[in-house]
Formats: sequence, structure tokens, C-alpha cells
Amino acid sequence: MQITSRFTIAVHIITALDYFKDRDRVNSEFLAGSVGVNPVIVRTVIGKLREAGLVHTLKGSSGAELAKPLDQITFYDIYKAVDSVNEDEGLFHFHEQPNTECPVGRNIHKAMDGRLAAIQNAMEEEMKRITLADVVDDTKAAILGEEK
Amino acid sequence: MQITSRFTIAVHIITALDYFKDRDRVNSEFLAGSVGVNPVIVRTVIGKLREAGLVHTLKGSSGAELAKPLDQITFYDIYKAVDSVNEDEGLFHFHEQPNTECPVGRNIHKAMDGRLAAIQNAMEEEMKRITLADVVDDTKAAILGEEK
DNA sequence: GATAGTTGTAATATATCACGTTACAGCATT
DNA sequence: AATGCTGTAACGTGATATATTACAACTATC
Repeated sequence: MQITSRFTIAVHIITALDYFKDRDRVNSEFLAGSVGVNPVIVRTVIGKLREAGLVHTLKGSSGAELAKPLDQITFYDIYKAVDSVNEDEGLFHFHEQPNTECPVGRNIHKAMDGRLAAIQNAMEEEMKRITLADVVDDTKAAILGEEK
Repeated sequence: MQITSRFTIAVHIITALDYFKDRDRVNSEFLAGSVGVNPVIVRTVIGKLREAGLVHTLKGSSGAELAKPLDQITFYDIYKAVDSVNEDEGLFHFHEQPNTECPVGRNIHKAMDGRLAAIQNAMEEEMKRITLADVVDDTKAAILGEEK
């Protein structure tokens, strides 16, 4: 399994919104051209970012504006915004019908739950350490590095 | 998205193999009854564990024997054994066609790759800290705790 | 050594989900 | 008023996870 590409698409979009912020007509079609997906995908991802309070948009009007400075938007914020993992059930899909008439089946869930949560937490804590400023800075540096 | 239930099924199976090790007829049907899935699923999961060198089995003969002590089998070992995440592409599904004619599209991948790997690594390191002995101990303790 | 039990694995079915695509109402811009 | 854009619904499609049937090859037991 893999975490949905909506996550990397969202990071790509925010990076592009910053990079092209002084250019006009940064609409969903333009962004879709950069990301390489359908414009509807871009609009739905931006919709999720808006719901999460990360960007502001105006219906009928091009583009989107970041709601916070880049260094205050973390990978974790985006990961939550685009529903990367099931909110209710968590990162791990537990088999759904362990047999309650078996002592192991009856107790394995509670023996594992805390540890599965710890693993997911370790991942999420690492995501909180990474900001969009990090990615934008590195992207810009890579672009400058191309010119030789 | 979620990590396949084959992971928790594998942990359940190993726990049951230990718990019921002195009982005969611990075949795939018995295990399937405890886990709550089809016996063929049990046999394929055990097959993955065998390929990874975690258990020994004998074709035509019931059950499986652990190849290592429980405290030397980590969640990470099982996670790798059952192919929980795509080996080649990693935990994150990167959108596949960023536009190479766009400076952002051309550079976003390398600006993100190292950070995505760090997140996956944080998760995997946490998995290496948890052993099957931990889960088996807690499961047995929970079973004993029931008796009152 | 014949019989019954079991594994390993292929083949097929089904459900779910990610992503693509079309369509269009409603709002903004000119 | 005309044009462009967003937000969102609806539907299509391919990939994947899990279930299920079937059976050859092997083991255990009598």
C-alpha cells in the first residue's frame, strides 16, 4: 500500500502557488499542467487545503492564497488536510473478525493497539518537523542550480 | 489508505503459534478460526513468513515452528515479510507525471524525496523497537487477567 | 503401503478505492 | 453582457485487497 498521491500533489501545489505568486492566471488548469494531473484533482485538493484553513480561495476567481507563512505549514498539516490515512481506524488495518471464543483472538487487539498507535505517532511526529519552507527553499535552490 | 491487514494477521498467527505450541492440529484451518479469515489467507501469510526466514514449515504437515526466539522477531521483520508497503516506491505514492517543462515540476521530486524517506524511516525505526515477545507477553497477561 | 489430513499455489471472483473525466451551476472579472 | 474560473456532483476505470474454490504434492497414521 501507499499513501495517496494527493499528499505530494498538495505539496507540489503549495510550492507552485508560492513560486508563481506574482504571475497571473495561476488557475487550476495551469497548476494541473505543472503537476501532471486533471484540473479537477487540483481543485479538489485545494478544496481540502481550504477546509483545513491552509489556503484562502475565492470561487470564480483564479488561484489561491496561502493562509499562513510557509514555515508554519508542516507536512503533518497537509497530511491531515488531504485525509492521507483513515481518521477513525488509523494507519494499520486490523483484521476485522478475530474470534472472541479464542483467548488469543479475544485479546490480541488490545495487546497491539497501543504499539500500532506508537508507530503511527512516530511517523506523524517526523512529519511535524518538516515545513513547506524547507521544500520551497530546496526547490528554488535546485532551480537556481540548473542554470549553468 | 491503510497498511494491509496481512500485517496484523501475521502477528496474530505468530502469537497463536506460540500460545498453542503444545497442542496438536494447529493447522491453517484452526488458525483461520482464531484470526477470522479464510485458511488460504493463513497459508499465504505463513508462506511469506517462511520466505523471510521467520518460521519453518513442512509441506503436508500441520503448523509452523518459529525460526527465532520471540524477542528476536520485530514488527519490522513482519512488516517486511508480508510486503506491507511497496518495496520499490516506498510509503508515499508520488504523483507520476510532474511536468519537466515547469521549473517546479522538474525539481519538486528531489526536494521531497529525502524528507519522505526520513518519515518512512521514523516509522520503521519504531517498528524495530517492538518485538513479538512484547505482544505475546501482553496477550498472555490479558488472558490471565480475564479469570476473575 | 493405503488412507486421510495438510500444505502450497494457481485461478477466479468480488468489493473497495484512487484517480480520471465530463458536466454544469454559480460567482468573478473585464 | 460576455467570458473565465471555481466547486462539486456523477460516472467511469483500473488497481488492489481479500475471499473462495480447486487440486497436486507431501506427511502422518494405521
